[in-house]
Amino acid sequence: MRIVLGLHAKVEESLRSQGVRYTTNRRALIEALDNTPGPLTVDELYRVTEPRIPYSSIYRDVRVLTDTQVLTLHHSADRSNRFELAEWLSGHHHHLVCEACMAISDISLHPDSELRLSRLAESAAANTGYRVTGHTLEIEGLCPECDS
Amino acid sequence: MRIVLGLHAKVEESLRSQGVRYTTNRRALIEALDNTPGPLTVDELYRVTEPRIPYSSIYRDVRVLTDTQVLTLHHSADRSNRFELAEWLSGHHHHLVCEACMAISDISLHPDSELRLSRLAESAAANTGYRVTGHTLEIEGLCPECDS
DNA sequence: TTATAAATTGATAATCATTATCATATGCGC
DNA sequence: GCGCATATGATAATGATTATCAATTTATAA
Repeated sequence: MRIVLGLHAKVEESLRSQGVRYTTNRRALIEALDNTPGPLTVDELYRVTEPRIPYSSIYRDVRVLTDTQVLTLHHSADRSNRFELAEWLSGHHHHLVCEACMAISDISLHPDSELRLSRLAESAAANTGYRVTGHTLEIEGLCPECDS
Repeated sequence: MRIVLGLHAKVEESLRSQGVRYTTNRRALIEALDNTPGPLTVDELYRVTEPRIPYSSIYRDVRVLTDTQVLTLHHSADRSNRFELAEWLSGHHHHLVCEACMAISDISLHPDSELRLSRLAESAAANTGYRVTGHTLEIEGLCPECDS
């Protein structure tokens, strides 16, 4: 079971070192993202936090937390942006997306697979002049509920 | 060199079979997407087509072409949607994204790599209950111009 | 060849997601 | 305790997209 106190302490220290406060609202947003598998939209963050955080505060806070590299923006299949904990907090992972209900969940690869994926990405870009810094794999399919 | 007439003939037949016309505007949009490596936003489509196609027509046409599976919506790192030819027209491929200038280009893997990626995606999802239908790999890095 | 119906078009209004602004509140450091 | 910087919540503004509508175009049937 995740040591949640460790997570908040890490976030607070990171923010403090960048002159940014770890306020009550921000802590609640981090908590919500930690408690949910998969990235969340601003509207989902609004609906899962109690007491309610105003939209203007959520939009500003996710921007602040993204700029400070606590969160990562995940570009989603709909018009909304989605946010998730940065990988230094939640670990490297990929996404599993249901094509029917659009549910998104995190998925981690076995370390051997992850290594093979990294090498595959490097070799794929070898002739392009790009210096590879990372990769994102999105696996599409039908979740158990939609695969009837 | 791509036999472009073949492309338009394929698109026209596919649309006709779905009761949709292959109009001059739509042909121009397909042409623009075929001539550009990487997916395009509506604004980019507006700027590369001559004569100009009004925004309302572009928005409606990319919607029609996406619904008819001629185009695919690519969720992008900015707020704009991006569109590209569906894989049955342009082949299975992945994307290379520059983290500095946000340029996106198509990239194909060696068939061996593609097979290994498919198997990796299948095995990664093996314990999730998902029925895997596809995958998308996005490789991030710095393009030659930005990697100075 | 003509008429009709359906699809398409372009301009513009409306909507939605996000950002900007502003007055006020809060909290930290001295 | 004070001052200053940061944060806040409400609301206005912006940008991307969708909806609406009158007019046009095109395909089909007679």
